[in-house]
This record gives sequence, C-alpha cells and structure tokens, in this order.
Amino acid sequence: MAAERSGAGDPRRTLDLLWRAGSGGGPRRPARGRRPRISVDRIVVAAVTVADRDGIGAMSMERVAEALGAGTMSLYTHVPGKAELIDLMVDAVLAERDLPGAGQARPDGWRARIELYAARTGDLHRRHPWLHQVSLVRPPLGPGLLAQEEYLIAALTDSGLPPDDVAAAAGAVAAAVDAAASSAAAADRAEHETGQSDASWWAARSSFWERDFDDERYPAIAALWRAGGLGRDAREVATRAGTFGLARLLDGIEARATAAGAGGVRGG
Amino acid sequence: MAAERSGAGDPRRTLDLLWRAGSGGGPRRPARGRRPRISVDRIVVAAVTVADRDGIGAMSMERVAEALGAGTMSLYTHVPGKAELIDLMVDAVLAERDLPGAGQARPDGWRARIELYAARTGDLHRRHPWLHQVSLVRPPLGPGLLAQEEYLIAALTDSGLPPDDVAAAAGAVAAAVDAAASSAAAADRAEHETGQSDASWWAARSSFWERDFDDERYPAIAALWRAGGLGRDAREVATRAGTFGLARLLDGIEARATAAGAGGVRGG
DNA sequence: TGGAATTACCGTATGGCATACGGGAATGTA
DNA sequence: TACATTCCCGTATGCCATACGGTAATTCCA
Repeated sequence: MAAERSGAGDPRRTLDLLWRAGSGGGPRRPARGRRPRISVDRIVVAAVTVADRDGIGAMSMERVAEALGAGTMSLYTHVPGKAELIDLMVDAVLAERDLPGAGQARPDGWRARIELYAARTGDLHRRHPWLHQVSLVRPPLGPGLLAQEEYLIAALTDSGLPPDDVAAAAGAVAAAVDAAASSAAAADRAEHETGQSDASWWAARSSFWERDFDDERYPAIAALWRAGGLGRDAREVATRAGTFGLARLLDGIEARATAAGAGGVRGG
Repeated sequence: MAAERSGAGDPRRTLDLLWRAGSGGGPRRPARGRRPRISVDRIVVAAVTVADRDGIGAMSMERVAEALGAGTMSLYTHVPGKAELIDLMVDAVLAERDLPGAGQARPDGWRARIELYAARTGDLHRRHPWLHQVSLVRPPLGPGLLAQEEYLIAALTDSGLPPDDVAAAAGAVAAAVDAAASSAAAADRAEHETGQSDASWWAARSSFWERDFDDERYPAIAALWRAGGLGRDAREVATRAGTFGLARLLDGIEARATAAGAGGVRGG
C-alpha cells in the first residue's frame, strides 16, 4: 500500500483550516460574493463517511464531491488539495475521542487515565479503520492531536517519571496504543474490504503449512503451534498482543517511576 | 496516504513466488519457448531500488519496467500484479536482516537477542524507508516474515514467559520495534521526499505556537515545553521514544517472566 | 528442413485518478 | 445598472494499473 503524505502544502493555510472552529468564532462568510453551497466542514464529514464505508483508497475527490452533490473541482475552492483534506480528516476524528482536558473530570490514577485513552482509541479505530493507513510523521498540528498530546503528557507527568522521560514515554504509549488499536481494526478492515473472512483467508493458504513450512527450519514456531500457543483469528491475536504489550509497557513505566521517586525525593 | 493492500490475489500463485528460491532448487526454465529477458528476482530488485530512491509512491509498474529496459506489460508475465509485487518486495527486504536461525550462533540471553532484532530492524528501515507504509495485516507468508517470527518466538520462549503469553509478547515486541524503527525512518523519508529538513518544517509552522497554541488549554504541554522536555528534531524524538518504550516493555516482560518462573516451578 | 507448440514480450486501449486553468454564475455594493 | 467579489465546475493533461490480443523467439517433432 502506498501511504498518504501528510503535512504537505502551505503551512499557514493548513493551520488556519485545522483551527477554523477555534479562536475567532468560526469561519465568517465574506460580505460580498456568491453564497457557498458547501463548506470545509461538510467536505470533511463527507470524506470521512466515504473512507469509513469504502476505505481510504476509495476516498477520491470525485467520490467526495459526488456525495455532496457538487462538482469535483468545487472542493478545491475550500480545500487546497487531497493531502490537506486528509490532514483535516485525521485531526477531526482524533478529536472525536473527546479526552477530558485540563479542568475536566478524569479517572483517578495515571494508569487508569492511560487505559481510558486506549479504550477510546480502540473505539476510534473501529469506527474509522482507515486511520492507521495515514502516516503521522509531521502530523496535522490541530486540536485533535494536541488534545491527545496534552492528555498523555499530563497523565505521564503525574506518573512520577522524571521530566526528561515524559515525552519519550508519551511517544511510546501512543505508539503502543496505536499499534494495538490499528492492527485490530486492520483485521476488520481486511475482512470488510476484501469480502473475505480471516478464517477463509487462512483456509486458502492451508497449503502453506503443507508445502512451504518446514518444522526443522522453524522449530520454535512449530513447538508453539503444537503447544496451542498460536491463535487463528487475526482480530483476537492482535487484541491479545496489544493488551499484553500495553500492560507490560505500563508495568515497566511504573517500575521506573517508582525507582525515580525513591531515588529522587531524598529522605522521602 | 492511501496504503497498499497486501495479501491479495491468488494465494497459491503468490506463495509459490514467495518461496521460489526455496525447496526445489530455484525456478527452472521450461524446456520450450522463448528465453525470458527478465525474472521475478530482477523485478523485485528493481522495484526495491526504485522505492528506496523515490518512495513507494513512485514505484509504478512503468518505472520498474523502465529500470529494467523492458515494456511495462512484460512485468505481468512474471508477477500477477502490483499488490503481489509489493508482497515480494516486503518479504525480500525482511529477509535482509539475516537473523540467526535455529542452530546458528545467537547472542547470549533473550534480551540481547531482542536488541539485536531491534538494531537490525532499525537498519532495515533506514535502508528501505518505504517499508512502514505497507500494511502487514495478512502479511506475505514468505521466508523473510517467518524468519522474524521464528527468531522472536524463540527468544521469548527462552525468556521464561508462560507459553500462552509468548505469541502475544512476540506481537508486542514486533510492534514496538517496528514503531520505533519506522518512525525514525519516516522522519528521514519526510526530509528526503519533500526536500525539506525537519527544522525548516517546524520553522514554517512557528506561527502555530504564536497564533494557535493556547497555554491555558494545554497546560501540561506548556509546562513540559518550559521544562525543556520537548525535543525538536523528529528523528531524535522518535529514537528516544522507541528506545525508551522497548526498554520498558522488556522490563515488564522480564518482571512477568520472573514472577511466572517463581510461581510456576513449584518448590523449584 | 519446416511446421506446430510453447513461451515471453509488449503496443494499444480503457477507465480512474489529482488537479491546473479559465469561463460562467450568483451575490453584494456603489 | 455596473462592477467587484466569490464561488461553481467543465475541460484538459498527464499519470496510473491492467485487460486484451498480436508478435517474436525458441524448441520439438515429423
């Protein structure tokens, strides 16, 4: 799969679009000129709808325009191009998690807060399985992403980690949660887009075990297989790996934070 | 970015291509007919070269054929389609890590073995920065992927984890290492493909901090920023998060394995 | 030696895509 | 009513994957 490029185009224009609902009270219509029939918000909603239903690969400018009953080129009046539209889609859905911000009610304990984050992110990927296909290097610096960063950094600051480790920990937690959520979602997406269940995908490859796999070349896999330690259903495998991985990562962070607390607060 | 679909097409045909160099002593030319000018291997090498240089987005059948001095449609004699070619590319580069298999010399200790895996995977993504853009749900079941699974499962089996946890742990470690390696590589790729350094990307967005960012809405980010805990260079941030995350994950696994060992081996 | 069979190469055509360009329509103000 | 402003969108360009079918090279066999 070729990935979408994110964070391209004129930066200021994109930032204005990302924060359009923010400071200033929304986009106000100019005093003169023809009345717009479509808007950035409607375009983003339509694009997300198309991507949810048919995958990000089917989200073409033509399809989005069609969904809005507009001409393809009309979109370009409101949005610089497809790359920027994807940035807007990503930030919009990230914001859907509605993570409690500063001053709002949050779960007690930093670990519970991270687990809320993981649960919301899992739901998010279930609703928008195309999300993991968009690369987030140079991410859209919009409210959705910032809410995520604020939430994670706040929780991990409270964990007692030394400040130098907080950013790295936030990155690691975000990566772990994302990997878990998106691989589970990807299993669903693969079933939905190809119309082939995971079981039948494996069944079509049963010859692999007979003809290509070699017990002597891969003894550890073979042993685990015989011990029944290898799952079959892709979603379940992904979910188990994600849950296990996040739990162990948080264990490790907790141990580190405890050690830092004991060593850092002298005579504590 | 729209992602490539992997694992599509006729399964048996794809498996045969993936294992072409394996049992049977390579693809033998049929007794009759015109002599082939290109081969699957040459196509895969050319495709990887193109993707390495110009990104997976530039890897079109036309470009690959051109690199081989052949007509575009000639590729389809050897490869069913682009999706399958990408599977072959992925498995080929995964195999480049040349992880020591059963019977070969390996580092002492399961943790050192995982760290070798992480290092090799980091190099791999540095050489082939397009790799993280290919989704690996329903992955190509070729020698490259199997070598990875064998290596991880063997190492984690030796860690002392209960068998039920080994597969999940292998998945979690693979995900963590992949996330670390690919986000670091993606930072490079972004610089290379857009011709814009990370510093200048941020500089172009300096207005973000002045106009869009709000200290009161994001107090934890602001505090960490003032404490100097937020890095600037994308590659360094990604590397730190990856290193930290993997270390903590392995800490957590180790603790779990120790506990299981103590509890599991009665009267040990 | 000359088909016939087999295999590989590839030109052309189709339909989809993003998007540059520029004309035309609708709306406001003077 | 004239004009500026803003928006809508048809057309054209160039890239893409790939289906189809013709053609070239090679070997086998009569």
